[in-house]
Amino acid sequence: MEYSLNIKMNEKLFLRNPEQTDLGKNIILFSIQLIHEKGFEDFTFKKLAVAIGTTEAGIYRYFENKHKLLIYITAWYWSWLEFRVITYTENISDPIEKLRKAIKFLATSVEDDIRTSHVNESILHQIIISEGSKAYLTKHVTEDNQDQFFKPYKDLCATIGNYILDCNPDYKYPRSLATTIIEMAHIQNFFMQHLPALTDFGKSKSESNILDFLEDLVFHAIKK
Amino acid sequence: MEYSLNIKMNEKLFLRNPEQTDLGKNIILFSIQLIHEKGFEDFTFKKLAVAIGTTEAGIYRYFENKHKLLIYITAWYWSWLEFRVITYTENISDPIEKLRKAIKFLATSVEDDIRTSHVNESILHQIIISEGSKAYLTKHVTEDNQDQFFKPYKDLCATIGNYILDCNPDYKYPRSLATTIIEMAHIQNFFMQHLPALTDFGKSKSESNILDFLEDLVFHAIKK
DNA sequence: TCTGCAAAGATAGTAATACTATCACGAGTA
DNA sequence: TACTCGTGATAGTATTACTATCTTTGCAGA
Repeated sequence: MEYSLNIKMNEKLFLRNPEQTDLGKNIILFSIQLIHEKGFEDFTFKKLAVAIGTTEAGIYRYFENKHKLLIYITAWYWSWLEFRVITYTENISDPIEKLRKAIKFLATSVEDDIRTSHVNESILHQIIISEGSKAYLTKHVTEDNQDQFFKPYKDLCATIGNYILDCNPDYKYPRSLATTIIEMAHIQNFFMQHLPALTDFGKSKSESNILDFLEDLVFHAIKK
Repeated sequence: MEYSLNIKMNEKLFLRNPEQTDLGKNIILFSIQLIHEKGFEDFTFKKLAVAIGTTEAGIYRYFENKHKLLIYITAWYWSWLEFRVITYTENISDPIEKLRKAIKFLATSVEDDIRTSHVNESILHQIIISEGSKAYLTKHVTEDNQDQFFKPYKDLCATIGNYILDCNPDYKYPRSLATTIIEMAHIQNFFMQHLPALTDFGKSKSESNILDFLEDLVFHAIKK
C-alpha cells in the first residue's frame, strides 16, 4: 500500500499552488536542495530556474519572492513536524513519557519521509536549523503574522505547551519553555556543527547529547 | 571627569579602522541607526552613504561588505556586554547572586552608554535581538570562525559558563546553558514583541517576565 | 614654505539580482 | 471549434554590490 501525506498550506503564501503541478513540486524539491547547498542569501530564483530547467518567470508565477518561498518551506516543516509529534505520541498515556518523546522529535534529525515525494525532510531539517529563523527575523514580521504565516509554528508551540502543562499544570511558562526546546534544539545543533566552543558537545558532535541537555533542562524546570 | 571606553576589535573585520577617523565613527553610528530602521536585508552601503553624506566608495574603504560590518557591530556588542558583566559582578562573592546579576545583564535592555559616543547601545541591543544571529547563520561560518570573528561571543559564553560552574561544579552543560540564556533572552524578547503567541508574556510585554522565566529555568537546572 | 602622503570626494562602470511585461505554444476541455 | 491554462521564450528596468580611477584637501615633516 502506498501512502501520501498532504499538508494544506496558507493560500497567501503562494500565487499558484505548488502542490498541484509538476513544475510546482519541482520548485519545492529543488529549492530545498539549492537553499541547503548555497545558503538562503546566495539562493536566487534565476539559479533555481536553471536547476529545474525552467525560466525565472516560471518561478515567479508560483511565489512572489524568495522570502515567501522560505516561509512556505518552514511553515510546511512545522506542520509536518506537529503531525508527526501528535501521531507518534497520542497512544502514550504517561505525560512525562509523552513529553520526552516529543522532545526527541524536536531535537533529532529525520530520515526522508517517503510519503512526501517532493520534499526531502532530512535536508529540510538542516535548512530549518540554518535558515529557519530568517523566516520571521524581518521588518515585516507583523504583517506576515497577520496573514497567519506562522500559525504552524504557533500550533506546534501550543501542542508542546500543553504537553508541558500535562506534566505540571502549575508551571508558569509552558509556551516559552516550548519555544526554548524548539529553538535550542536547532541552535545547539548549529553551534555543535559550526561553533563548537559555544556548546558542551564539541567533541562528540552527537545529537544525543543535545537531547540529554534538553531533557535535563526541561524536567528540572517543570519538576513539582 | 570624562570617561571613554575603547574596545579593541579583530583587524580582519575591517579594511581601515573605523574608530580612528570621523568618517569611520559615522559609519558605525549611522549603520546602527539604519540597520535598526530598515532591517539588515534592506540596508545597503548606498543608503548608508547618503545618510552620512559621503559616497559608497567611502564606506567600502572601511568595510569589505555589509556582512562584515554586521559582524563588526555584533562582535563589538558582545565585547562591550562581557566587559559590563565582569565589571559589575566582580565584587559579588556569592556565586548565585553573581549569576543572577549576569542573567539580568544579558536579558535586560540598556541605556545608551555615554562613554562610547559613536555607538548607541540601546538601539544596538535591538539590532542584536533582530539581526544578531544573521552574523553567523551563513555558509561561511567556518571561515569566519577561523578568522576569530566570533571570539567575543565565545568569551562571554565561557565567562557565563564559569559563573554557572561556580554555582554547581558538577553541572554538565555550562556552555550550552550559557548560550541558552543569551539566545533565549533575545528570542523571547523578539517573540514577545512580534509573535506573542510563542511566549507567555504577550499580555504584559515586560522584560522582567523574561528575566523571571530565565532565572527559574537556570536555577532549577543547576540545583544540586 | 615646500613636499609628500593619507583620507576623502567625485565619477564611472560592471555583473548580478529582483523583479515585471508581453507574446507564443501545446494540451485538455466545453 | 474555440477557449483557457500552464509553460516557455524573450526583453527590459531599477537596484545592488561591488571595483577602478582621478582629484582634492589637510596636516606633518624637512
